[in-house]
Amino acid sequence: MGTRERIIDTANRLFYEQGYEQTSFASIAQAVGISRGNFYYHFKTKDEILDAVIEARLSSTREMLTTWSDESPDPLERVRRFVEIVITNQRDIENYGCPVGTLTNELAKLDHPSREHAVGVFDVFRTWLGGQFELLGAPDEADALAMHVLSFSQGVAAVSNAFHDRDFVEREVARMNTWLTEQLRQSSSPTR
Amino acid sequence: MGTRERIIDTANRLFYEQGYEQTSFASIAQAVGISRGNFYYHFKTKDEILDAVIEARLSSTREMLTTWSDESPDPLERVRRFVEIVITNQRDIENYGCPVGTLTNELAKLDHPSREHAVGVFDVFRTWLGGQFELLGAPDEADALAMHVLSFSQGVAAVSNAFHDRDFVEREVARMNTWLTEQLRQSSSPTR
DNA sequence: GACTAGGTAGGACAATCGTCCTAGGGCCGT
DNA sequence: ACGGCCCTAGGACGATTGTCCTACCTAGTC
Repeated sequence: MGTRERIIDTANRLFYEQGYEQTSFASIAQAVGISRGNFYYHFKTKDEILDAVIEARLSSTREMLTTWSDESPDPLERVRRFVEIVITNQRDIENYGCPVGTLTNELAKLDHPSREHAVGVFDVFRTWLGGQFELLGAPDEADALAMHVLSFSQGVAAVSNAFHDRDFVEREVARMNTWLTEQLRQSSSPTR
Repeated sequence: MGTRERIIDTANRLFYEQGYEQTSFASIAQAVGISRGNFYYHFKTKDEILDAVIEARLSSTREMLTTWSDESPDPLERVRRFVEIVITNQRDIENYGCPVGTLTNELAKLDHPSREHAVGVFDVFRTWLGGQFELLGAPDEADALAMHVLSFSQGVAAVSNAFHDRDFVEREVARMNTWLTEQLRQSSSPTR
């Protein structure tokens, strides 16, 4: 793996664990094991690294969702897999929160020009989730359902980060899974 | 209002709008209209201001909830009032997110000793919401319901901050309000 | 063996950070 | 009029920030 990729990879992790503003050039360079001068050869400004990290998150997210689509034939199973992210990544979320939500919010507070770029990761999830709900026979409310699931994951991540309560996370996931079942029962077979 | 109170008030606002780490001594002093030296007379370290701000948030939150309890005789109405915070404070949330959740998460990323202190604000809401659900005849699941409502508000705040979508917020509030109604119908009158 | 180009190292730069110190201003009781 | 005390102003401090510059090293080509 080339130096540039190693920088992006390390910055990605540090931005998540410490926040963007709190992570300095020096700390990234030290973590990668290169000098600050070499660093400057690859990225001129901190914003350049940020955009590269966001781009990396965008493509890795798209790749993950494509894998999910390949592995699970049932759209409902795919959505459940998204819902259960808060369990899969429980340890990281307890320590650092949701990578997407926390970065987006930090950039909003900084009034940073790359905020919308970061929101793009949310958009990838939103579009993908909406696609699943369309496949499940709810074309009219697909986007609204996608937003609701997105909101669920953000809420659970924030509360999990605050309280470190694993029972809470599992309760909420179970609640969301039963909600999904009955929601789609209503949508796909309109009884009225 | 004395200088100390004005400092806390300004720091409270700036911590919310810009984040704790990003807000400097100098910027607070400038916003208050005093010199940095005078600042140091009132607060020795930045952590001292943070703790004072958290303490102010704790007491103002408690005061708000007490007012709600006084104004609304029906516990369900009180909970709805909490749910609708995401509409009441819509503009701020779109720009800066939830004050409680974003500060807690930032302190978590900084591994800051005052993180648990900040979580205390969550605890105030949690306990109050739990109390309302107990009054509504759901003693066993009161805390779980409180956590669920807390999670709702965090999720809506995060997504609202990312997308600035007011229709989404109103949809989610409506959804939560109907959920509250049917949830309590089940709890208070067990049909089985 | 000379030359070029991509990559690396280390330090300089001004600005800003949190922290701390000292001098002075304004009001008090006497 | 005077001494004492709460409050304020302004600057000094070492460290760190993002940014930038220059010298060097190594590999490959003629």
